[in-house]
Amino acid sequence: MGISLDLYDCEQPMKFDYNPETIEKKWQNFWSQNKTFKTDINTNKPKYYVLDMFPYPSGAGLHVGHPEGYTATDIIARYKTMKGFNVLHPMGWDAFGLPAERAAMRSNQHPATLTKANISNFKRQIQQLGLAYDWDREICTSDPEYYRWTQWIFLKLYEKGLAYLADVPVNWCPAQQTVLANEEVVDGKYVETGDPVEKKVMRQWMLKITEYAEQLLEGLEGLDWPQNVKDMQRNWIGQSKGLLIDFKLSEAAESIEVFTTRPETLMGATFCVVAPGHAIVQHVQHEYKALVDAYCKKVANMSDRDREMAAAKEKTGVFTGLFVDHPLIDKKIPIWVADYVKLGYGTGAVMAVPGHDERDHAFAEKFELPIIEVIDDNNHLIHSEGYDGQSVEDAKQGICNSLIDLGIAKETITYKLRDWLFSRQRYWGEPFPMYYDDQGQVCTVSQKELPVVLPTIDAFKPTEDGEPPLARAKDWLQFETPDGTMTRETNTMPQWAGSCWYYLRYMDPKNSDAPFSFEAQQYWGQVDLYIGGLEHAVSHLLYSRFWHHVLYDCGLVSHREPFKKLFNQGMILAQSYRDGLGKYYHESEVYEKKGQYFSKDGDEALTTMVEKMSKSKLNVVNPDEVVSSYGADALRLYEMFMGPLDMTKPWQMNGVKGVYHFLQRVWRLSVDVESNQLSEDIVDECEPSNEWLTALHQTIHKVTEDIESLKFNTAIAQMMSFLNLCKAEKQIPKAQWALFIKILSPFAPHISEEIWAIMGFESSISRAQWPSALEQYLTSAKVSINLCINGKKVTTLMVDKDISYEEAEGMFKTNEKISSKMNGMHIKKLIHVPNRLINAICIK
RNA sequence: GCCGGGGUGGCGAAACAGGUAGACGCGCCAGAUUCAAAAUCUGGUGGUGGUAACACCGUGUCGGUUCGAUUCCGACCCUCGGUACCA
Repeated sequence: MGISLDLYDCEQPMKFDYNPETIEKKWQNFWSQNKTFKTDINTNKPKYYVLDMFPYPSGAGLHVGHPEGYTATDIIARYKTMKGFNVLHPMGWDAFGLPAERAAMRSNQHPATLTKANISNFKRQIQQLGLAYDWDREICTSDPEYYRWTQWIFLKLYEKGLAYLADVPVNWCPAQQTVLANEEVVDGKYVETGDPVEKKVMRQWMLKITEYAEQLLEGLEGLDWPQNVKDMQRNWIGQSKGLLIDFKLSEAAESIEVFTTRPETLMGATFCVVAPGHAIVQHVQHEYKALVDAYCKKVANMSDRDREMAAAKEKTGVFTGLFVDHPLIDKKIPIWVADYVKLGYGTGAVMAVPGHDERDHAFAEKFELPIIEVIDDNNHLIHSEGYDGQSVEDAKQGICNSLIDLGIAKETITYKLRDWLFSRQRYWGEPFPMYYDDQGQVCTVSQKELPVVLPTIDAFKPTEDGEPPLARAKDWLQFETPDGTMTRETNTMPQWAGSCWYYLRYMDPKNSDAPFSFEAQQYWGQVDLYIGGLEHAVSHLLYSRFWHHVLYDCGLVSHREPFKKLFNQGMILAQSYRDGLGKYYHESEVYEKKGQYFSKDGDEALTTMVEKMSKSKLNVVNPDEVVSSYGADALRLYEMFMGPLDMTKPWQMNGVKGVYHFLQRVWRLSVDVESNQLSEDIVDECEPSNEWLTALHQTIHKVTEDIESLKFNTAIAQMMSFLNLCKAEKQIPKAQWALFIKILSPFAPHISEEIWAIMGFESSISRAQWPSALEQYLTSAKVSINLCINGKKVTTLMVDKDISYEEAEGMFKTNEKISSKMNGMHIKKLIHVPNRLINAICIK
């Protein structure tokens, strides 16, 4: 044994060469044993709260897209710590959700068991990336100690009248035996499985998010969020200001109320359209009744999506036989019922102005209804008796006023936003803290009795009579009180519930008296930086803002908005390979020949695409394989080096080599690979070249700036350039080299810790102070300027900074290269852009 | 359709406030080292022409503003993401 070991050593002369596997394990253990990243309230330091959108721990594990955002926040967390901030940087699990429940149904294991296994895999994968999380603050939404407070907040919502029961048509998926959210249904199918979805009226818990529409809209103003996300939320809330106008039925006392944003087009209204199901439909008589009823019935059976798709292609509708009187002129207007008008928006009725509304226009053309233009090209009214010639603005005012004076109209604001359907007929979610008495009246579980723990049941599927799975828990379902037999709510909350407030729990995760203490909340305040994917631009970010606003109104939090700055990381794409039949091949099943890819099994030519990573496309890149070949530091570095954080970028395994190489060279420059001691070239005393010192300080400066603006790719490029420059130095002063290792450390913490230790520093580099660049090296005395003739660069010159126009002119005229290009031309005009260029306009 | 990104070498990408492209990395080529290969190191590398100095062309397309445009303006094409009759 001894002999072979010696032999081994002989064959591996560089036995202390860069070895990420050993040093990364070493430092991960060190951090966890020393609780290096543990945070507590410390009023002596400014706080900084940097948050990742916590993951849903799926069975598939992490892919290479997850660490992108995690690395970015980690760099910020480590950087801010070194800058003297008290940093909160937590991680947890959004653990309730349908996939675990479906897996449970298939394998007949408890979802909690599966979730636990998934979490431990996720945690292992995340921990091997060396992220500076305070794991003592780890939370899990499916933990009763967590969802106890989710239930508690729900009770707050209920107390404030923001939660109510309603019979609403919902997306019922027979195959899954469950109700789906709108965002889960595409083309009448469940997005996850493709199972068909139909409409079914059910009793559901709803949250009155519409009551906060105005506030949620206003709150966006002051947020440092990407413009597009704000726009998307504004669109979703969909505020529109307009007029409600009564149109009286010609032959009955009733009237219909329509909503319009363009009252100035009133004279162009040639018909009205009501949504199927509108109350006025009851007044339809005689020969029209059967047709209208049949139409309404047909539409009611369609899913929202199908209905929209169909209506977008071709307008459908039927005449009701009813007429209304035009409110201002002597004219009868027919009422039609059509599915392009929706019951849930406005009043479910519109005055159709085919001259100025595309949808109305298409409808009018199809059914040969009159089309009147009432506004000309100059934005003045025509064909509008009494208002002809007025500007749109004036006419709008005038028409509004006269309708309001007549008492048949009022100004109003409507929202596209609808109340939030908040219950699911599923097992794996938070039980509602609600029950019903024997009269069917709703009762709340008292706060002391929380949590209502999810009961254990025999199968995770609905009961035979279509009740939610929780109805299977017979012993749990009912309980006796002096007032009689009580029956618990069997719906559970949607997955969004837990993620609505998790960022608050991180502030005080162990609190057993409250979701979080007021003090903790007051100290940590808003999330200073929140990084996650764009897919949550509306849903999660709007729902959690809503809850936060409510908590604010309850006096539980001191800021109205939870997330001060938001940043969306771009998606990471990967190359996929497909044959003529559309069958996908894994990278390991293909080979490359002259830039063309072929399948190994049949030598078939394959087409390649760069697309979203997905299991079905066999192009998912697992971070584990990257870590095992190149180490976590290289993975982190590559994730950040690929390109700008917010862009979608293709994954290229070869690219990892480049950053690995960089780390290796940093290592070899720092460490004597024979002895594992500090390299002999890193010395206490020496005089580095001025170029080197300048580059060092410029690097410190650039890296600092780039971290602040989340431009990690160029920060890394700068460090690489600096390293390239180090080759020219025979010796490097230790004190200065330490500065470089410090600025590298947020990006590549393991190697930096190891080199730091080898340099003889005793405490973790994460506790070191961030260096600042010396001003004297940031400004140089010489600059290079271009000399141009007629806008074309002729030569580049190094000159003193800030030379005068006269000096520049002289320099230009005496320059040999310039003279040789003049060919008898003379200078008409000379442009001198200080420190940039001198350009002469020359003519013959 | 609408809204928002994005089109720059063989590839991922740089370029401050308009200042005269392609930083950094991958790949490729050549050399060193090696019995050889891998690894490593050194140099080169936008295209076309030329031994070369050099010349011309080059940031999706067409046009405009400017001494000067990847950057500003207008029209269009392609691509990715979001969204969907919102009255």
